[in-house]
Amino acid sequence: MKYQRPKGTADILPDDAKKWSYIEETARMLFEDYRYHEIRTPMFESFDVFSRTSGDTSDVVTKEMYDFDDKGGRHMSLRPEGTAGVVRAFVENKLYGPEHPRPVKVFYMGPMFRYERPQSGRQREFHQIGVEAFGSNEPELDVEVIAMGMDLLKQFGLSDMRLEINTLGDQESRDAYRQALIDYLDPHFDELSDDSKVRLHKNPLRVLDSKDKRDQAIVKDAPSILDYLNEDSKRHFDKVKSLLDALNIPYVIDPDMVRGLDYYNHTIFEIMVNSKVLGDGYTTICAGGRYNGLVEQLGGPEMPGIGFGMGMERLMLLMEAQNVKFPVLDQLDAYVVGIGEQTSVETLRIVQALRADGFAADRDYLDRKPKAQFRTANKLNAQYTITVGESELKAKTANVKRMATGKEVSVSLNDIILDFDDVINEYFNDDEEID
RNA sequence: GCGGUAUUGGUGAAGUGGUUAACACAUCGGUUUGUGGAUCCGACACGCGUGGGUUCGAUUCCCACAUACCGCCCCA
Repeated sequence: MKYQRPKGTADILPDDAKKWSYIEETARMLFEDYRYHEIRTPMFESFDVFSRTSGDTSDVVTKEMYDFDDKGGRHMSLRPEGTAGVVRAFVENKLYGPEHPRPVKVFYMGPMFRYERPQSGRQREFHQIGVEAFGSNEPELDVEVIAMGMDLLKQFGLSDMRLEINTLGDQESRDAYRQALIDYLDPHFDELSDDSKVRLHKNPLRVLDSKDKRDQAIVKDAPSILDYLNEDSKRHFDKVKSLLDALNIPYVIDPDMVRGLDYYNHTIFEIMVNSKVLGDGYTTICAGGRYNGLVEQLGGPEMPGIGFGMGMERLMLLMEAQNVKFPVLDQLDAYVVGIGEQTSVETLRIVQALRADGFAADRDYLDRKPKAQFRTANKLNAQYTITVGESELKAKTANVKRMATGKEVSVSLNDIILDFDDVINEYFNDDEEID
């Protein structure tokens, strides 16, 4: 094989692309209902946009960035996630200005890139659907975003979902907790896994997330972030919980939940789905949280924000695993069969007329025999065939046949071209509808 | 970045150190030549991921590389 797609990328072929479109359209409609509007930002940004926001010690920045120097010597990176670019655009285009009603609510969907080892549902080029809302620090907005994520997954027909939430508190709470955690973990330093030894000083919260069994045993008795929240942070989180209750959205509090990206604070959440396709048990399909301070970090005013991201590849896998039906519209109304070279012009005219009239129509382009053309019409599940041969051509007629019943009638070409709907109603009206 | 498994035609796959690489599906053609979904018949890998090596000879053995999948890391 001379050329193959780059490692960790995928060709989305027409059958799959239909499913992708369905997902994208469904998401668009739902987001518009929530009054979120689409924003499109570049697929690459200055490297700093991501490194500053995600955190210099995050794995994304240290080993997963698809970065390169362009011909002008600028250090660029393909976007590894959606939020940083959106925030950059928000600041650069001054969407924080008074003429934009707050909160400013946007959504995006598109490819993201991370240089890592591909696995099921994890590729180097992958796609995310995400939302961001700026300009309100009210817990009501947190809950709207969470509810919208749940709503979306429900629209996609997923079941067996679980919402997990946690809070990282504000800076003050987080700093206090960070110190408490270090104080707790330091005496156990030698017992920690090698990974966690490194984490401890770079980003101690990550130790909580360790999959290592020994680490987990130690972490089990570690102090909880929930005990280190200051008044504001606690009030915010309590409100989020009570609002979720009010909306009858069940949730689980996971005080060990952390984030791979450093910019989060206050509410963070993950929506998980129980499925084997992405590994055992519940795995995360949608994750997000609040990131007050991020706008400022990228040079904007003080402006709170919150959002989530959802992996489309994973979503597809889950939907397929749960046998979700994709409503795919792929009906061929009429297949025009031409018999003999002389008919080719007329059949082309007919398909064009049908298409102009809003029908999905096709014909043969391989100069094949009638039998083969009918076979094709049948395979494509054409509702009708319209056959034109030499004699029909002379008589200015065509044979219209309803494939499901086999009923065939001779109709004037003019009638077909002028109004095929009429022809169907006149000759096939009493037939049973078969779709 | 580390470890494991795999790689045969459009697809699913069988198979062997040495004449013609099973079988099935799909596709195309035919079954008296202007009509579908059935049956029957026929065609369909100048080649067994790529590049080296061992050998008289390799698709089959060895090495490297590529890609896929799984685990770790991390995450969507």
